[in-house]
Amino acid sequence: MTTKHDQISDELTEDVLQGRYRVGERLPSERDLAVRFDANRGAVREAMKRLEQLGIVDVQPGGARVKDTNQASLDVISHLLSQGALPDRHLVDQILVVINSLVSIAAEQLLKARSDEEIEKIRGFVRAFFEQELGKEAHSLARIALMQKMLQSSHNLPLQIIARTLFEQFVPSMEPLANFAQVDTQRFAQNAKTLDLALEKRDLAAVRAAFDAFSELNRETMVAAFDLAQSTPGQEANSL
Amino acid sequence: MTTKHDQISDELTEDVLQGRYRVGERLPSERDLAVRFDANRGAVREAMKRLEQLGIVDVQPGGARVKDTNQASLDVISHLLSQGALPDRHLVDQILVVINSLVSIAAEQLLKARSDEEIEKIRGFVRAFFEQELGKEAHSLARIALMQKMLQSSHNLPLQIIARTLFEQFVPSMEPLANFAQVDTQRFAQNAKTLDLALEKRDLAAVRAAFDAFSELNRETMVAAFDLAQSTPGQEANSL
DNA sequence: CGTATTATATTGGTCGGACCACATTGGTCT
DNA sequence: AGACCAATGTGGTCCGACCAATATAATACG
Repeated sequence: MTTKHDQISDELTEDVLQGRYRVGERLPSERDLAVRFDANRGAVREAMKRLEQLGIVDVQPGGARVKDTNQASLDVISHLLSQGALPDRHLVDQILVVINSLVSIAAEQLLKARSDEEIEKIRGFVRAFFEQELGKEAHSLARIALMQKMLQSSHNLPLQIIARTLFEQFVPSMEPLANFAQVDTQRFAQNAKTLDLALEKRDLAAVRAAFDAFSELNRETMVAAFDLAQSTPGQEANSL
Repeated sequence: MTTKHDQISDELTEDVLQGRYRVGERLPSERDLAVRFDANRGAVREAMKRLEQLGIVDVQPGGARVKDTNQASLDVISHLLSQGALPDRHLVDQILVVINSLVSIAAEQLLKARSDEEIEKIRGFVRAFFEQELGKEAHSLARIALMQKMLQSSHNLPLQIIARTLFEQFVPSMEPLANFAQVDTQRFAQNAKTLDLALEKRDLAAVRAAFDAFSELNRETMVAAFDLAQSTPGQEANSL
């Protein structure tokens, strides 16, 4: 069972993110919230701590006030994604853009580090896309694995943290779309070959271009799955 | 005055980040910590909530255990930066790489959106670097302003959040270095011209290249200032 | 002797009530 | 109407207590 203050913070977070309080407006007092949630004030207090660290409220003596969404912490993403039956399409697209770019940066750092060993390791993951016939599920896992290994190899802590944070929030929200994904393994294989070659030559620009193409294909795939899911009668809107 | 649980969480955060507890090791119990900090358990509890959301400990019935740093939240950066007299050089460099890349992504998004109005707005900030003679301080502000406007224009929420989060943690840590910065306004002006031209032509590749050059110069400047500060006898090591 | 299996102590999660300092609010006085 | 001030509300902190889950020590078993 989830803890009580987690339930409270989740509910309050949704209230705020849904815009049920205007920006700058005061939330009910901790005592009132305690009554509403049938909880002790301490529990409410811990829940508020979470909202505060999510960057969506500012709590001070005198009251807790709602902040603007673009002042929030990265962790709000998951909450923004889980609003409604399906995640917001624009947000999904924006996240994909960012993730792809981050991995691209990682690739760049990888090349600049000039570690033959690690480059070869990455190439191993790239080759998986054209050396073997991958099933739908395996293909999906391979894509994620490549990204993660790439990020690891960047040896850039902030980059890793950002990417992991985005990933952890994004992947679960995409699971309901898994059934709708139609991966063009041929094109992926093609792109992978180009990428592999670029890696072999240590050609930064080529790697960048190849990886961008690879990422773009990945993004297209997900967006297509998303659109398909959206136009398909509900059957399984929520995933709980 | 800062609140008590903030003091506690700061101190505990430093303990953990400094590696005074091994990964997986249990922290002292909340009751013990309450004694150590001469505080009530509730206050300690709120402090622990912070550590938990920083992603550096995992608290469960039975005890709170230290997690690995690369599982942390983006917000640890500021704590990592404030360790020691001067921030870690590698970390600073990594952050600069990421920030520059993020702004570059923003620029890309800006061009793809094809909003003449906003592109012109950005060009205004770019032109500031070669249309006027900027003092040291004004130049610094102009650089920051350009980045922020660029990010705004991307209309990408996750991107904005990430960049702002990094910025807010990074900028304060760099203030002690302000005196050591030596900006080559000439080269900045040169790069700005190139960038402005690329923006005018809506040439994505050119914008990317120009902006990367601009960013690289920016990064060099800061790293140089950093190295200079490090080799200079202390005078003002800490900034409190 | 080493390994399951209990019992016990410890730990976090929650509760209720209480006090303080500060912010807000509303009323009073000018 | 504006400045001032008291009453009220709010978050920050404290105390002591209970429960359920976990960890640890003691025990029984093979």
